Amino acid sequence: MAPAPVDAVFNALADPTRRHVLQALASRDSVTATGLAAELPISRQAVSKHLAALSGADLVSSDRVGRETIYSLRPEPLGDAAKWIESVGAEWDQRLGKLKRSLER
Amino acid sequence: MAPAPVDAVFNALADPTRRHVLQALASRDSVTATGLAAELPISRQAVSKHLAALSGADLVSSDRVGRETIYSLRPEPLGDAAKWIESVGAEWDQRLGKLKRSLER
DNA sequence: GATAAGCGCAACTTCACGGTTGCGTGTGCT
DNA sequence: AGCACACGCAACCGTGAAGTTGCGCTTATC
Repeated sequence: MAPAPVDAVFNALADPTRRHVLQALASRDSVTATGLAAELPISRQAVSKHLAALSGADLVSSDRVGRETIYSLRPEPLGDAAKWIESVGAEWDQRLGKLKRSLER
Repeated sequence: MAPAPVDAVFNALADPTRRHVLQALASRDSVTATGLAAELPISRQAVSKHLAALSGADLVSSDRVGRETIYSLRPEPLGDAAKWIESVGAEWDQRLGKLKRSLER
């Protein structure tokens, strides 16, 4: 499997429903499409698509058990996204530091 | 101005071009629409729209100086996004810890 | 074996988004 | 005054994403 490009991760995080799914998954450790659809205002198919998107970003792993498919969280790619954000902030802070130092002189 | 809902931030981060703009901005401290358009394969108007989106997420601040508009980075909302990500990871780790402890017993 | 649950696939609709083009306006330079 | 630059606004287009519905398959339950 491709190493979950940061692009797919941010794309997955862009959708409110998908974020909701991730939060649910963080506190529930496993979930099914129909289970989620029950607590969401959308159809099972829609949920399924979202789960597919999350799976594409490697944020979720699917496991078929009998007639149901169990999804569970896979938090590692979140680290990549966080790292990207941090890198932008870090570079900015560094530049800020330089400016400050030059002003103090 | 509304306190930059996390939704707008993630939405802004979802676009590769917008991420590029943010990175450029992190290392350059100010930029104009036409300036950016020169180094991107898209028109000035497109860049302008992206900057508007970033501005809507409170990720950049615009300042009109003479006949040009200067945009600069505003990293604070990035913190909110990072915090969201971290919260999901944290809850997950906590649950993992519980599971581990119960297994050790 | 029949029925129901849970899922995947595919077609279709809708709509927001990224992009372009054209035009008008303010600002600066000569 | 005249020209060129940088911008904003608005209209328009094409595509992809989110959602629905319908159908068929497998897996359980009775």
